[in-house]
Amino acid sequence: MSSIRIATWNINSVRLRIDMVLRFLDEYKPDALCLQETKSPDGLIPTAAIEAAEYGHIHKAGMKRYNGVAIIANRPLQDPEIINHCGKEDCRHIAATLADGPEVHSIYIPAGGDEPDREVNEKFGHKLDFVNSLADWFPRYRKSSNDIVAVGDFNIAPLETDVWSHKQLLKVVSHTPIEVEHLDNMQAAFNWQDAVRQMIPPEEVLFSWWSYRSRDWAASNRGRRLDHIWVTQPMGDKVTNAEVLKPARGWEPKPSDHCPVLIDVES
DNA sequence: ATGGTTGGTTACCAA
Repeated sequence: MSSIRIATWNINSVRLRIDMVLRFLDEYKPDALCLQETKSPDGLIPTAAIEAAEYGHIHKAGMKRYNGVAIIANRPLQDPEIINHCGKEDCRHIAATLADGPEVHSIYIPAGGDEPDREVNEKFGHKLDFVNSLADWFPRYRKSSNDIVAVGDFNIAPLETDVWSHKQLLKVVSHTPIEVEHLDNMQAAFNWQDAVRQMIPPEEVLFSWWSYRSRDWAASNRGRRLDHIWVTQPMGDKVTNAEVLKPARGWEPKPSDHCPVLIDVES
């Protein structure tokens, strides 16, 4: 039985952390790695090093300073697309089909600023609108009976066990009821299965991100699960493994504040 | 209540 491995990682600058990308590819050998926050114009992404690591197939949408998504694969990526939402070309959503495999989407949902009120914080409104746009996009342009994987930094931790304190984060952007409601609606609109929570029970506390703003991220352990892997239903039953690679949060010399998340799927 | 750190870029903005 052969298997496909798909990973996602908010890398927080692909140029600064290209060595960590190569380390991840070497140690975990995903068939496709989806990156977010590459923070690099397309021409400046160090593709030569990635290609030398035998990941010769790269689809990317990058811009100066902000955002940026990529898909790195060890086999051809067919029908590459860049998808825009909310009338912006801000490099948050790309897709391509892995040869003899599923269609893969790398998504970076806006963080949403500090104030969870769209009347006073337009970034929060943009976040909610972006999730709504994704909820509309998939049923409009795709069939949920096809093999499709949507991964990325969704910037929302939906479950009580996805945050270090449900009570203390109810009014903190990423875990407010309105955001969770929007994400739940997007999930239901295409019958997405949360592949990670399917393998790691919802009762279990699980984080994929720890802020830089703490003296000792591991000791304080105030994390959130912001990074997700969703699959369509025919695929859901074939997921055999899901992992959040917490050790990468401590990778020297300068870790990303997110760790990689991966799944294995029978193919 | 507040401040804490990081990356890209180069005066702060976004996270």
